Amino acid sequence: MAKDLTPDVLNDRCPSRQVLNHVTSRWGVLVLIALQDGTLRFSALRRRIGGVSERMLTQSLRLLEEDGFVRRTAHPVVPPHVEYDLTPLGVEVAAKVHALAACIEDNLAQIMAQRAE
Amino acid sequence: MAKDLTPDVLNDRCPSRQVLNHVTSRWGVLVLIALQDGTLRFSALRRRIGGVSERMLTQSLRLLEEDGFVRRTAHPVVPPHVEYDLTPLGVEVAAKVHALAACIEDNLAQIMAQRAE
DNA sequence: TTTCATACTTACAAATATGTGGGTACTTCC
DNA sequence: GGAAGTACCCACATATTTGTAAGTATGAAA
Repeated sequence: MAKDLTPDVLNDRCPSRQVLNHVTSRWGVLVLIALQDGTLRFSALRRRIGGVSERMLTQSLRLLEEDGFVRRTAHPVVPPHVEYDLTPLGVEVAAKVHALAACIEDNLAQIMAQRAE
Repeated sequence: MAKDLTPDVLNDRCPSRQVLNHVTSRWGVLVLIALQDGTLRFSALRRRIGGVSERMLTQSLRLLEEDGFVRRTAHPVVPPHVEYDLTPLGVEVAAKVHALAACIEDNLAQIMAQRAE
C-alpha cells in the first residue's frame, strides 16, 4: 500500500520538487555558488552576488537554511555580525549547481551564437 | 580593454545568468530531465511532467530550443506530429541538472526531517 | 556631528510567471 | 455521428516573485 516510496521530481506531488525549486531559484543558485568558497557575512554575500536586493537575499538564505543547505551563525554583538556557510549536504548540492553553472559558462559563446540565428 | 572575458553567473551583466535562469526555471529543469530518456512528443512530455500546463510547456520548450538545448522536429501531417529531443549540448546540461535532482531526491528524507525542526 | 556600515524587517508597488478556457483543422476510433 | 486525440495559439485573470524605500540600534570613522 505504500505509495511514493522513492522521491521523484517529475511527480507533481513529490515534496522533492519544492526543494528543487528552492535550490534552482533565481538567487538560491547563486547563494550556493557564492558560499562554495567559504564562509561569508551577509553584506559580503550581497556584494558578491551582483544584483540581489537585501530582501531577496534574506529570503533565499532562509529557505536554504530551512532545507538544511546553509548554516547561519549569529554573533550577538552590535553592530550585528552574522556568518553564513554550507552544511555538508549544502556542499554536495552546491557542487552540482556549480557544475551546471560552469557548464553553461563554458558553452556560453556557442549558446549565444545559436540564439542569434 | 577587454572586459568580461570569462562568463560569470555571479556577475549581474553576464548573459550566462539568463541562460542559467532558463535551465533552472520551474519547468525547464523538468523538461531537460524528462528528455534524458529519449525523444518525446509534446503530449507525452506533458503527461510525463506532472502539473505542467500546455502553455508553460510550450514556453519552456521554446526557450530551451532558442538556447540550443532542445531540438524540435515537426512532421507536417494532420493531425500534427512533433518530436522533441536533446541536442549534444542539451545532453550535457541535462546530465548536470539530473545529477542535482538526484542528489535532492536521495537526501529528501534528511531534508524533510531538518525542515520539521 | 554627520555619515557609513551592519543585518535585517516591513509595507507597498511593479514585474514576471503561471493558469484557464476557448478555438483550430483534421483523423481515427467507437 | 459523436467523442477523443494532436500540437499548439490567444486573451484574460490571477499568483508568485521581485524590487524599492524606509526604519532600527549602535559603534566607528571623518
